Order: sequence, then C-alpha cells, then structure tokens
Amino acid sequence: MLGCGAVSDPSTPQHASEAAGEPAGAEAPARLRELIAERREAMDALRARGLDPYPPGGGRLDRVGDVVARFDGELDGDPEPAAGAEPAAGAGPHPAALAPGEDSGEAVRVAGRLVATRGHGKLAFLVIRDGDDEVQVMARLDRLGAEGFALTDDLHEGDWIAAEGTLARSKRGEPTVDADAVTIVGKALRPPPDKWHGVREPETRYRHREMDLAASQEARAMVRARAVLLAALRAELDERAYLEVETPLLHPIPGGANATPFVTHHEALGVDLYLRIAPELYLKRLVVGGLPRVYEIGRVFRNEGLSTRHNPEFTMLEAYQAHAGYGEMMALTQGLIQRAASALAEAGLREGGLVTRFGEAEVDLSGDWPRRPLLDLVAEAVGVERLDLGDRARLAELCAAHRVPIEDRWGAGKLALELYEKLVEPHLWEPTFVIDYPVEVSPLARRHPDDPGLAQRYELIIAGRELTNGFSELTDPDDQRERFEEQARAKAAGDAEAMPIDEDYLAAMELGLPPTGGLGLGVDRLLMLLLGRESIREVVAFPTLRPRG
RNA sequence: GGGCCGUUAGCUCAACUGGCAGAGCUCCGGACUUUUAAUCCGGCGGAGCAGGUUCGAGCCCUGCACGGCCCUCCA
Repeated sequence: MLGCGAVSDPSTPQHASEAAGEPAGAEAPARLRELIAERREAMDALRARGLDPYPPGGGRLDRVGDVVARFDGELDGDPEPAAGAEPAAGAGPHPAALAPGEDSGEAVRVAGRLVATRGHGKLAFLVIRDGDDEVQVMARLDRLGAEGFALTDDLHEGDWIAAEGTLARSKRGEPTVDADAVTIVGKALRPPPDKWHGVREPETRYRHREMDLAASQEARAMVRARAVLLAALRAELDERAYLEVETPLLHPIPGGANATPFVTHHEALGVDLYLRIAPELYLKRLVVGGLPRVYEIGRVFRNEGLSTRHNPEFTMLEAYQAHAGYGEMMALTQGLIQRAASALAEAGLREGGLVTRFGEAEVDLSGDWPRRPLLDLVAEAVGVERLDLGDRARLAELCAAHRVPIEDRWGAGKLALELYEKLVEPHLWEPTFVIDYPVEVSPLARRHPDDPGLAQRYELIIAGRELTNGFSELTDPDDQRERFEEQARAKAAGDAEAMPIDEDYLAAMELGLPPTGGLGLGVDRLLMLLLGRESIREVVAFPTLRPRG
C-alpha cells in the first residue's frame, strides 16, 4: 500500500490510483505530479546510464556520527579509526588536526539522506543525514570524472546516497568527505517537506509521520524517547527479578478492566474474539501457575472516544508480584517512574532530572510520594469530617451539592468515586498515591482488612492525570465470583463496561492464587508526562485517526 | 455525541472593507571548483468538496469531508 493516493488532496480517493494500477502519485495534485515526474525523469536518466536507483545494501559503511566524531578528536587515542576505516598511517594528519583545505587521506564510506545540495558548477556540496548526524560530501568534477560527477545533476533532496572518499576539511574548515565516488542508493520520488520548517500541519504529521521524522529532529527524538523509556522500565523490572511474558491479545472474554472492547472474528473457529482491554487476568493465571514475578509490556485496545489523552490502542505495563501487597507495588511504581525520568534525562531526551515541566507548571518527581486515602481526599474537598460509604443518601446529597451528575443504579462507592474524580483528581498536581478505593468500583481488588467496603487499591496521580492503577489482588475465589456476579448484574442493567464472568479465571483462582500485588501503568501517559507533551498523539508514532476517503 | 476554530502552490507562510491571489523553500533552465538555509539570472505551479448570495467571493451564507482544542466518555 505504498505511495497510493494523495497526502494533501482529500478529494482524491486513495484507491483510485491502485485500482487503475497507475504509478505512485498518479492521482496527486498537479504540482505534486510534476515534481514526481521530474524525479522520475532523473531516475530514468540514471537507468539509461546503467545505474540502479534502488541497489541492494551491504558492504563497508561508516556511520556519519563516527565520521564527524573523528573531526572532533573524540576518538583520539582510540587505536581504531572510525568504525571499519582503513589504517591511514602516514597518509596525512589526523582529521581533528586538519587545516582548512587539507586532506587526511583517511578513507570512509558514508551513506544517508540528501538533505541539501549546494552546486558550484564543477563542484557540489551534498549534505547527507544519517540518523541525527549530518556531514557534507564534496563532489568534484576533477576527482569524480565527468561520468561520476554527472550523477549530481540527477540527484534530488530526499534521495538516499552513499559516498566513498577521504576525510578532509573544506577551505572554510567544514568537516567534509571528499568523494572519490558518489552513488545513489534509494531514489526519492516524492519531495521531502520544507527543509527549514518541516511539516507543521498536525494532520500530515500524524498521518505521515515519516514526513515529520524526515524533517524534524524533535520528531525523531520522540521515537527514541519511547525506546529509552521502555528499556528503562524493563531494566528496572529485570533487576527486581521480574520475568517478561506475553499473553494473548485475542480474548474470548474481555476482562481485567472496565472498558468497551473491540470485537473481531476468527473464521476457522467461527467465533468472535475481543482485542484485549487488559492482560491482567492472564498474568495472574501465570502467578497461579507458579511464576512469582511477571510483567508484560504491550498494547491494549479500548473502544472509546479519541482525545488528547486517549488513543484506542495504547501501551500498558502490568506487573504482578506474589506475596506482595499494594504497598510494595506503590514502591515499585515510584521506582519505575523515577528511573524512567532519569534515563530520559541521561539520554538527553528531556531536561530537568526528576523535575518535569507540564503545561504551565513543573512537577517534582523526586522523593517518596504521599499516600492519601480516597475518602479522606473527598471529605476534604467537600468540607466534611468524614465520609461513610454506608450512607448512600448523604453521598447523593453531596453529589447534588457539588453538581456531580449521578445515576440511580450507582451505589455509595460509585458516588464517592464520582466525587473524587470530579472534585479531587484534576487538582492533584504533585505525585500522589490515592489509596483505598470502594470495593464496588474495584472488582478485582482485595478487601481492606479494616473496612470491607474498601479495597486495597491505589492510583498514582500526577499533574491531574491518572498514570497507574494497582492493588493487592483479590485471591479469594468465592469473593471473586460474587464480584463478577455483581458486575454481571450491572452489565445486565446497561453498564456496557462492566465485566463478564470469566469462568476460566475463576478456575485458576480456585487452583490457588497466592497473595499478590499488581500494577498497571499507562506507558504513553508516562511518556507524555516526562516529555511535557499534552497530547497523546505527540508520543505515539502513528496515532489513530479517521481514515481518509 | 456537543461547542469553538482551522483547511490558500508538494512544504512553510502572506494578502486592504468583497475588486487581477503573493513570497521563501522545493522543482525546471542558465552561471559558478569551497559552500554552510550558498549566491545570481530566468521559469513552472494554487483557493478542501458541493451549493448559494453578489456585477464580482480566498473573504459573506448553507451543507459535507478532514483536522486541532475544549466538553462528554474513558485510562
């Protein structure tokens, strides 16, 4: 499905050019068609001279970053020159010691995307980018010969090229690969975005992230940051002896969270399956099986609206630890997030160490984060001494007094949660563990030993946003069955997000789930927080958008 | 689902009150063997879609499409 349709011409159905079997861009706007045609002409000219615009890769290659580092003298004392470079002994000065106009004689072969050309008649400077590193290649008629130099006439910005040459400094002192040979290794038929401004329009950046990446170092940094974050989370969990596991994405019964699932269909089995809304139940079955510490990082899918904080598919970290309670999981949560923040800062992908900037204000992630009972926070917010989950009428009055809309079928616990979500959560700025949620809204969590109406559940709130959810897991299969039945009643009463009864999970619990602590962490939201991005679409390479056409 | 805003050349942006739609980059042709977003000369290229009002619409009105932000929902 490459290159079909028109990026910026919504009137053009994407399938038109496919159906007609026409080449890329055939249905594009006139100007774009022209630009593509000109690039095709250049490609044809190359082919006419026996050059392959899409040759295979392989062979010797030096990274541009390594080559540039040679000029900085960063590799001084290193017995090896730039990776794989041939010994240059006696051929000339070390690249870092080169005077303007001097050549080191050190041979390299570099490759990258052509991001700028500066032609001077019988000389051309070709700036190539490899990752985030750029170097200029000097193509000279007298060194390349007429045939070799002719290639520069057929190059366009955006092409992938390779150059063999020697490390030199130009007359102006710029680190340069003085080329003995320049080859095209990947013709770009479409023009890249504005080399100075990149792509600004959010829609194009999201739909065609490759254009954004090709033009924006910041966009590339986002992708790297995600990788650094995931690596940091895994490192922390690995050090704590957690085992990384994978569980099904296709679930016969959606469970482990309150959410509307996507439905799909398996042809051979003739059954509907659900894209998972959480890996929770499978992970706990692994704990039942005798794997005491497991975690999974993976995509979950929830069939709900899109917003700056919600993408229908998002990355979830869930971790379970046998013989632990929610106290240990809070400590783990804090450790994971602080490590991730440090890792990103060390990688130069964010500033501020453990202080992060979010919107107008800063958030301090350092130290130990306070743990505040939910009912205490709500009581404070509504200005009462204490709240009693046994007095639903009183809670309903408070909801009315604070203009929190409620439904008749909601119990006291749900009312308390609503009050919390409307009056408290948005105002919790500094990292705060909110603990001890009503059992009514926590169907998988262990009852609090001091209050059977509460569950040993916690959520971490930072900058008014929920980042994690976890609890001391419910391990009593009979209690779990009752909770499921309660959920089933809610579902029957019209709650689309209530959980169905999962007999396989109950059977697993009956085999014996040890006391277990569980943690769920929204990776995308953590990345948003750490990078200070207020839209989830800025931290997901390809966010879900309404399809074109 | 609701509200507000947006959509001008491939990209980035302009345009008086409704009066011939401009520029930079890209691209094409030309000059140039040391540039740094190279420079110089010349050139190609445009109003999201469909209607309406008007002598005349980029600008006003209606509908549609897509997007952004907020609300709703949720994590």
